[in-house]
Amino acid sequence: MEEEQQIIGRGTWIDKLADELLQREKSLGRKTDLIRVESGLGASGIPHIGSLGDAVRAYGVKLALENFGYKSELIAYSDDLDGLRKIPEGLPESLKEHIGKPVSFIPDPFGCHDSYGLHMSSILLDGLDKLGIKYKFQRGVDTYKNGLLKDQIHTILINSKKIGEKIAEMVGQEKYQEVVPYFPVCASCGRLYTAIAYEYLVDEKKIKYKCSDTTIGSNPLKGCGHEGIADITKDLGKLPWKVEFAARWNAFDIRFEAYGKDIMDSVKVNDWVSENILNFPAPTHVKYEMFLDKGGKKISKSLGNVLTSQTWLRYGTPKTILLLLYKRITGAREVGIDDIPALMDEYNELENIYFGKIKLDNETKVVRSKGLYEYVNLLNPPKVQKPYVNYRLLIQLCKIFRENRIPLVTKKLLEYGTIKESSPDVEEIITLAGNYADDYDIPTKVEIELDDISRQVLGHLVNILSSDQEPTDLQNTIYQIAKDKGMQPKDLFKMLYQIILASDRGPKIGPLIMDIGRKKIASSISEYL
RNA sequence: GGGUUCGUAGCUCAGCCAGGUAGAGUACCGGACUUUUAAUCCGGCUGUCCGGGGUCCGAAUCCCCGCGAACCCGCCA
Repeated sequence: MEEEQQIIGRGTWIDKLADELLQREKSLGRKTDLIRVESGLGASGIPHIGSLGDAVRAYGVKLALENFGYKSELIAYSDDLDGLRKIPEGLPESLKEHIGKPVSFIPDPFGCHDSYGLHMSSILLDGLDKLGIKYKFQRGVDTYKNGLLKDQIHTILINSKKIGEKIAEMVGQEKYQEVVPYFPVCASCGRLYTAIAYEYLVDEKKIKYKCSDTTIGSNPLKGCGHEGIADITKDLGKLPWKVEFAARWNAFDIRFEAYGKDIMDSVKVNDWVSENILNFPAPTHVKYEMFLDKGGKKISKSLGNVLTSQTWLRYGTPKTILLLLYKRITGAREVGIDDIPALMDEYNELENIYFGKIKLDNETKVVRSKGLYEYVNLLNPPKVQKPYVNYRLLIQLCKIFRENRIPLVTKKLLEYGTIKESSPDVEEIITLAGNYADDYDIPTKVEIELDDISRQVLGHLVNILSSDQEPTDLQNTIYQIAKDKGMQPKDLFKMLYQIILASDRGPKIGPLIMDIGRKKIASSISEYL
C-alpha cells in the first residue's frame, strides 16, 4: 500500500461520494457548471426524522461539490400530487372520503395550511430550516400543472409497452403490461388510481380513461364511472413512481439522488427508463437503510407516534440531528430520543478534536473527525468553541432541580467548576436536558411502608426543616435523629432518597436538601406521614 | 421467491464504508474520601470481534461460503 493514505476532500463518506459523482460526470462528458442534487419528500404522512435524512444527505453532497469548486443546488421535491392511500394512524376518520385524492387537494385536518399535503411537507421543511439546510422547493402539483414533464411523459407513453415488459422482467410487477403508466385525476370525482388510463392518443397527447372500481392495498375504492380524456400537458394527472423519477431527473437535470432501500426496485426501474427510454444518464445514487424505532420496526410515515425533528429538538440541538445523519450512511439503525444524550456528548468530543483539545494518535482519524465536525456545521464551523456541559450530568442535575431550574443548576455547575460563568449556550443545554429529564425520567411516587419509628423520625425531621431557624449541620442532624430513635441511619437515608428523588441512592443528603429548599422537602415528606 | 443490514466485553453499543496496538458506557473488584447511604476521585478485570475459507507484510474492517437475527420488496405510491 501507499505510504500516505489518500484522503479525499475532508475525509468523510460524503466527500468520497461527491468524488465518485464527479468522476462519473467527467467520464460521461456532461457539463458540470451547475450540478443539481435532488431529494424527495413524501407528503402523505407525518414526516419522521429519517425523512429528513434524504434531504440532509443530499445537501451534504451539495456542500462537498461546492468544496471541490463546483456550483450545486438542492431541489426538495414534494410528492404532493400523490393520492392519499390510507388514513395515517392518529388522524381523523373524516379523511376517509378523501382517499384517492391528491394530498394537495385534501383540506388540512389541522386547519393551519392550505392542504393536507402542504401541512405535511411544511413539517419537514420547517425541520430542514431549523437545521440550516438550504433548498429549492418544488411541488409535484406545480410540476404537472406547468407541464414541466410533458416531453418525458410523451416519450414514456409511446414506449409504454416496452416499459411494461421491462418492469415485469426486472421486478416482476405485471400490471404495466396491461395498463398505461399514467394516472389521470378523474375530472368528475377528483381521484387518482380509480381513473384507469387505457389509451394514449399520440397526436393529441391525450389520455382516455374510465373511473372504475379499484383497490388500494387491501381496501376497495369505488370509481365514479366517469369517462374522460386528459391532456398530459396541462390536465391533472401523474406518472407512477416506477417511471416518474426518471422523468424528473431528465426534466430537472438531476445528477444525484439518495434513496431508501424501500424504493430500491423503483429506482432500479427508473434508472433503466432514464437511460434507455429518455436517453438521460441516471443520477449517481446512494442507498441508505431505513431508520428503525427501538423495537426494530420500520418507522412508518403513516403510523402515529412519529419521531419528528420537532420532537427531537425539544431535547437535542440541531447539530445532533446533523451528526446522526452525517456520521455514516451504511447500516440499519435503531434511533430514538434516548440516543440524544450520547449524540450531544459525541458532538462535543468532535468539537474538542476540532479545536485541538483532544489529541488522537491516528492522523487519518483526526482528519475524518474534523471533516465530520465541519459537515455537521454545514462547512461553516464556529471560530471559537462554545462552552459545553456533559449532557448526562445535566440530566441528573435537572432531575433534582425541577423548579427554578436554570439558576439552581447553573449554581451547582459553578460550584463544581464545570463552567466559569453562566451563558445563553449553557442555559440552552440545561433547558434541553431539563426537557429530557422531565419527559423521560419521570419520577414515580414510590410507595414506602413506614413503621412507627420511621414516622417519628421523619416527623421530627419535618419539624426541624420547617423551623425558621436554619439548621447548622443538617447532614449530621439527620444522622443523629435516626440514631436517637434507634433507627439505622442507612435506612433513613434510603427512605429520604426515595421520597426526594424516587431513587435508592443520591448525592449527599444534607446539601441536597438545602439546595432544593428545606421547606419544600418538609412538605414532600409530610405527604407520606 | 428477490434484496439489504446486523452479529464485537456479563449488558448496551462504538470502531468497519478509505485495512495499521480491540474501545466507551455500564456492571464488577480494590483503594481514597465520608461518624452514614451515595456521589466523586484513583486503580484494576473482562474478548473464539458469529463460524469457516481467501486477499494482504498485516483483517473486527475488504472478498467468498455458511449459521443466526432483523428489515425491505414481492399491492401501490
